[in-house]
Amino acid sequence: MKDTGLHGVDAETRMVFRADCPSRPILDQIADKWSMMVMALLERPTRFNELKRSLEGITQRVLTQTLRRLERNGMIHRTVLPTSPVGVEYSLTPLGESLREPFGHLYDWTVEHSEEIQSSQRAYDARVDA
Amino acid sequence: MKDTGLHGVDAETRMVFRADCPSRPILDQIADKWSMMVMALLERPTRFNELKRSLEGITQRVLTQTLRRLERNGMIHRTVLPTSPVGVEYSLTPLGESLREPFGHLYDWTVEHSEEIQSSQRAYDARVDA
DNA sequence: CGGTATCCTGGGCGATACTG
DNA sequence: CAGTATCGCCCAGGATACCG
Repeated sequence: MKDTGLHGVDAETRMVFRADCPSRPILDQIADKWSMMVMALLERPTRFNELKRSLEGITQRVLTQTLRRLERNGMIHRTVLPTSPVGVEYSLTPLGESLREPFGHLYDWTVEHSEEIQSSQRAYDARVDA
Repeated sequence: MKDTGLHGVDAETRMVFRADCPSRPILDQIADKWSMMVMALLERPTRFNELKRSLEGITQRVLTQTLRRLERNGMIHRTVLPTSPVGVEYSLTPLGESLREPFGHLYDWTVEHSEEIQSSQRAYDARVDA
């Protein structure tokens, strides 16, 4: 079923991203930048406000939503610390840990190719503006 | 700078996703489900309407936007075929080709773990509804 | 065939205030 | 500290029509 590492193509019919493809709903849930960044930061257990400080530009509301979704999908675990005032610590589950590898490859790719992409954007914009 | 395959953490200060982190704008551009699916389908050069048929649920408008963005970022190339009526073929650039590998790992991961995720969702929902 | 152009609506998100 | 609650805006995206 794999051939080049992506979805397969069988002999006659192309494998397509039909509504019932199992990857569809999952990509819906995890393929967004904040989720990826949160997962990246959770190398170690981390408190809510530390995450917020690390994710410049995110609002409390969106961070909460992102964390809840990741928790629902089994990627992270939420631990309430018996401190006063209450503290909450987020950590990766084994499932979430296993996702860090593919995410890591993608992150590394973005860093490696950021110059090339920016230069492509400039070239495209120059073409369009003209 | 790499340690576990994601962004590094140095001795004292945590590396964070500040606004000037080069990965931020790139994740904004490519970390969305339609972009990932289009890249997956472009194993071979493909016509606009064939892409549209393969991406059940996408609208023409959104597919066009997705393709333009990928083109601007240097991932795909747009070729107008000298046919009548006009045909347009989309194909991967070398840069886009290089992105298929990390995307492929992620796609494979979603397929491998779809059951586990769904079961986690059910457990979470049961917990919340109660 | 492969797109624009235009209109319109829902809900995603920011801002703010409040709480255990 | 780590959230919920509420309001209001804006614009991403659907629907439809038209075009080279």
